[in-house]
Parts: sequence; structure tokens; C-alpha cells
Amino acid sequence: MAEQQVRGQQVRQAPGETRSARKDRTRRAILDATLAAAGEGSLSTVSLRRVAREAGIVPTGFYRHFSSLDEVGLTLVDESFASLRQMLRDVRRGSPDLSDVIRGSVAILVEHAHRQQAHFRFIARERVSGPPEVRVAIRHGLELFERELATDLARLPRSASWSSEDLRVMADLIVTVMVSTAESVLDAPVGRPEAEREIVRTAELQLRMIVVGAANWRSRD
Amino acid sequence: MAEQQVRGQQVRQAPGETRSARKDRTRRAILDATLAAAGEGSLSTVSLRRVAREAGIVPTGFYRHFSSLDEVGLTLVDESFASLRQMLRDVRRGSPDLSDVIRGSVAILVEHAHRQQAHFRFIARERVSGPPEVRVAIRHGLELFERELATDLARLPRSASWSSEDLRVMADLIVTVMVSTAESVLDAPVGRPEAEREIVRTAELQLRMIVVGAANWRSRD
DNA sequence: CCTTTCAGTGAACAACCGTGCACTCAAACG
DNA sequence: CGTTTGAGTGCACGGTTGTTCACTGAAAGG
Repeated sequence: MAEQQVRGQQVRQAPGETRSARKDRTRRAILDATLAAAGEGSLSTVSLRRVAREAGIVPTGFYRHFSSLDEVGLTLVDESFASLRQMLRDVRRGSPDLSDVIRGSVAILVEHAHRQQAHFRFIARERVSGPPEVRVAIRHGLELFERELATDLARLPRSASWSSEDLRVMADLIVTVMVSTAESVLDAPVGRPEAEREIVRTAELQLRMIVVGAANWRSRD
Repeated sequence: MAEQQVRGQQVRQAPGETRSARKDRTRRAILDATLAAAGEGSLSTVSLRRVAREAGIVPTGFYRHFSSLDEVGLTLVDESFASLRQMLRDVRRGSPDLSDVIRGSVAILVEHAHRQQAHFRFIARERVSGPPEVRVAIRHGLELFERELATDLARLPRSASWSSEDLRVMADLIVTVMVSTAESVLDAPVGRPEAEREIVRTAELQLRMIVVGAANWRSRD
């Protein structure tokens, strides 16, 4: 937070900065400004002019980096899922202990939701309300997730009695619960830790119910 | 300079129509136009002028009926939940047969999703992306739903081993699955009946897994 | 019958929007 | 070194937006 040439005039000069480094910096500023602007409203209510202003460039300068705001949106989707993949890696690193894997996974989900708030919100919102292209990209990302989770489930000891369809359906269900949990965390009241505790507890119970269901699956029909 | 009032657009005159009947008709036209306009984009991308144009009135005429588009949104939320309550009534009228209640409920959900497409889409979208007021209204409606479902579950024969928290959490989980299923149905490709069949099958299996989980709940810890 | 009411009108406004075009001027290049 | 490149500029354009205000004219009410 050293620089930032306050209002009116831009960071016109940064002495020893290479040309492409500056370009990257402006690109980043556009991405951040779009993410922030989408935070109040949605991607389709964001105006190019506002983004440009907040990024410290003139409106037409925007086109040196992206050809449309939708393109910025797609880039933000990529970034968000990169962070989600990191989360999955964290989950997998957790102890493969049977009962605590749920606690751990939910905790990691919640922590990431807080640390990547803007990106999580972006995904949650644009998943249903965004431009078609963006929606498709998000849906695709979630499907990849689901498939990864399904192969993880297949490695479980109890997986013998599960068909591949069972696996797909379970993974879908778990992802649905996780998405819903993340949404709840994101618009939980800020200054109320007990509200979040209840969301976490609910998610844990739900996942536990699903696990119980899965464990007793096919032993009955 | 005779009459230039031809405009071609709107039914300016309807001979034997009472004054308030006409007002209601215009109000309805505004609601429908808003619902339609929100269909491409979202409520916050809808412009008052477009709505007015499509409703056959001049922009300023809008204010005779609503003071803002958000107010129209709240009215649409009410309408949507009225239709959802009708759906719940249909579900309850179904056979209380244990295994087919799932099939029946999902079928009714899907049918309603098709018949009330615009309203369902509206709820699904504005639930996460709408103006704060609208989001709160939707969340409140879903909570009422959840509580009704919980009391229904409490009447089940197997409910002995479920705490009230268990009931709440189960109801929450089931509603989450239903919402997710409705969303899937809504943006399933139109001309592909087998895609919808798979969505239905997935939903049925998921609910069945939850039921199995619930049935074996608390018998283990 | 005359009077009141009020849904709908039409012009005007200031603010914002996306984008095309010709430009500058410093870093990168040969 | 001189030349080329390209990120960022400035202006101009036509368009849409929400909201104000004074208005009209027919149905409702006495």
C-alpha cells in the first residue's frame, strides 16, 4: 500500500518497470476492479467505464487487455477454480480418518470461502445469473469437481456395493451440499460467529447423513 | 392535424371496462413484462423504460402502480411462492406410500417447474443475485417451506429416533436437493427428453439415499 | 348534471453507457 | 543510434437510462 497515486492522475511513472510488467499490473487491476464491481450487483450490471476508472485507465484502454467484460468474467472463473482446486488438495491432505474427514472438509471449505470471499461470491452469483458463456464455464468446472470426487469415493473401502451411477449421484449430492453450504457462509451475518457455527454443524450433519445412507446402500434392494 | 393516436401498440380502448379493471390489467402487464425482461439477464438489469414499453404505457405511468422495480420484484416473489405452496399441496395429496412418495414428489416438482417456468427461473436467479430485499424475501419463503417439511417428517412412523435438530437438518437437505433439481431442470437442453430423465433419476436416487441415511440414523451413535 | 379523481401522457433533464478513431510517447528492438 | 511497437489518451458519436413536472380526458361520484 505504498504507492497508489491517488485520485485524478494515474500511476503514470514507475521508474524501473518493464513494459510487460506494467501491462500485467493493469490487467490485474482490471480483474480486481471487475470482481469488486460485480460484488455489488452482478457481472452484467458492471459497466466497462466504471471498471476502467477504478483500474486507473481510460475506458478505451480496456480493449488493450480484453475484448469484452464477459471475457474478464471467464478469466475470473478460471482464477476461482484454480483456488478451488487448491482447496481440494488441502482436503485430500487431511487425515483419511473416517469420521473426522467430514469435520475437516467442512472446515477447509469455510476457511477458503472466507479467504477467497470475492471469488466465491462471484462463482455463486454468476453460476445462475451470469452470461451464458460464464455459466457454462462454471458448470463445467463443477462437473470436473464432481468427477474427481467420484473417483475419490471409488477408492473408499466400502465402495464395493456402489455402481458407477451410484458414485456419480453421490458425488453430485455432496457437491450440491458443499455449494449450498458455501452460499450460506457467504451471506451469513458478519458479526455473529454462532450463526456460522450452526451452518457448519448443519453441513456436517447433512454429510454424515449422506454417508450413513451410502453405507447402507444396496444392502436393502 | 386530426388523430395521430394510432400507435398500433396498445389496446387503448376497451368499451365496457371499468376503471379499476383496466388498472389491474396494466399492473398485470407490468408484472409480466418484468418477469419476461428479467428472463434475459436479471431483475437488476431490467430497465423501467423497457418494462413500461412492453406493458404498453409511457415510462412515467409505471409509478402509478409501483414505486420501483424492486417492489415489482417483491410482488413476483409472492406470486412465485403462492404457486409453490400449490405444489406442496399437490405433493401432500399424493399417496402416503413409502417408496413412491419420492417418485411422485419429484414428478410434481418437475411438472410445476415446467408450467411455472418463468417464476421458477426468477426465484432461482434472484435468490442469489437479486437485490437484498428480494433475496431476503426468497430466503424467508424457503425457510417456511423447510419448516413445513420438517413437521411433515415428524409425522412419519420412523421419526421416533430423530431429534428436532435432526428434523431441521433433514428438511434443509431435502429442500437443497429440490432447489438444485429444479435449477437443473430449468436449464436442461430443451429438445432432449433423456437429459431430463437423467435429472429426474438423479434426484430420485439422491432422495432415496437421504431416506436410507435417515432410516439408519441414530441407530449407530 | 357538474365535479372530482387519477391512470396515462409527453417533453425535458442530466447522467451514464459502449465504442470508433486519431493521437502520444516511452520502452523494446535491430 | 534511429525505428518500431503498443499501452494508454482524448474526443466525439448516438443511444439509453431514471425521474421531474404540468398536462389531459374519461370514468366515478355526488
